[in-house]
Amino acid sequence: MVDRQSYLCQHLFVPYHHGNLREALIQAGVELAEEGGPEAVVLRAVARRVGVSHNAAYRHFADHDELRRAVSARAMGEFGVLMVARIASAARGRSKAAAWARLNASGRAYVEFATTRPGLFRIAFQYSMDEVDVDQPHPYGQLSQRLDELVAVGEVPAARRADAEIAAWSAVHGFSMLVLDGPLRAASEAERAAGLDEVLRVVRSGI
Amino acid sequence: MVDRQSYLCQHLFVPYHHGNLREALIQAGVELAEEGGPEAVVLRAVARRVGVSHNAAYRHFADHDELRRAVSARAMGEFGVLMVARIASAARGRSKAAAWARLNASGRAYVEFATTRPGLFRIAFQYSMDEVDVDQPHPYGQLSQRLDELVAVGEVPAARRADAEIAAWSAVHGFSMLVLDGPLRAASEAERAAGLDEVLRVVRSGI
DNA sequence: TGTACATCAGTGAACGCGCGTTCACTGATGTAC
DNA sequence: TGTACATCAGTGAACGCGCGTTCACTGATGTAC
Repeated sequence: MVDRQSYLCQHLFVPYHHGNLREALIQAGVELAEEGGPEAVVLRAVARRVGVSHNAAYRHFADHDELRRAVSARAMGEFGVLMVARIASAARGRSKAAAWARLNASGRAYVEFATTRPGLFRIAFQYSMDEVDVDQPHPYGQLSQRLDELVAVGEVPAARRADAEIAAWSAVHGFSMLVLDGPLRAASEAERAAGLDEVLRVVRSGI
Repeated sequence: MVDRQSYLCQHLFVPYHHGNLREALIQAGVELAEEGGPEAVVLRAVARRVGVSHNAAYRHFADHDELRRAVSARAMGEFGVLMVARIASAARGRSKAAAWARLNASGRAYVEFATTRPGLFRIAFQYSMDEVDVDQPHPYGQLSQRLDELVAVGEVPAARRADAEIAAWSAVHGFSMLVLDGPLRAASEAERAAGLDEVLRVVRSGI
């Protein structure tokens, strides 16, 4: 269940009083962020989309900023959900190969989320990690677990773990940004794929 | 010479007619971006800072967007200038060690610019690479030349050059973003330095 | 089960703000004679 | 060298806009009796 009776439940009229307006507003904010980036998450626009007067939002959020933070947290949550799904379907088991496959999958999922849902990716990072959806997997946590596995399996020296995490993350985050805003924006799908392969190869050989 | 007689040349009154207002506006835009990020580069605020009526800007820029693009190009130019300076003072000569030292220096300069002048870093990337200050060194170009050197010196296989460039850039760009917006925001100077060392080490060993 | 009432989620009008942009203007500059 | 004038860089007032926020309100909900 997502909203004010599923946010006018795709045109079912719900006249009054909490079909869970808070959820509906967050969901609408997520959609606006996807369509127009973080700046599009405007209090009045969010209320408009749900079909509610803009003051209604003040029953559920102290102000505009609180609403944006809630949307940011939700975006981070969806990011985490995608990563978990991709990792789960990549490999099972405790073999070295499986651990590497899962690290690779998490890197690819990272780039996938950034490039297919750039508005959410941006707003998720706008409030850094301040706001987090409790009980939802966090992308950072997922990456961190992959490195724990690699240490457990003897593929990464424990002493190097912390820095390896930073290096791995830098690489996939940077690659994502280069595709979104940088010189890879104009690159073909094939070029991007090759670039990502190389980035992952460098990370693997380096850590 | 930077502006409308050096933008009211630090309080010297220049009453009328071009002390190079265009330059003054760009310079003021750069300062605003440094202080408040890309969103702070507001047409009226820029004119206000120069001490000129806001309509005056329309003599030099078609609209707000053109002004912002000019500021973005200037920011990219200053980014390039810093990189050139750091590379030049890192190492000379055609040895393998010197080529690596220059690549390292360009990576460090990249992170230095991003973290010490985040507002400029952000606005530079906001307009991607569309706008470029002609005759000013471009950060991408600098990195590219470092890889050319490494190929020339036999340290990087020519076939791997293009992808190596992407990997190197992803790493330093991502690390910068992690420091600005990510989990390294709260890290100490020492932790950041260690992280950057590791990132550069991974890049070097990977390419 | 039926009524009285407190609660509180939503409404609609209004506010003040800063923005980008347009308009008719003014007056300094620099050229032609 | 001195004057007449076209140019055009800058002014100041005004516009319409969407924004965040506040206000007094309304009316559905759910509880107490």
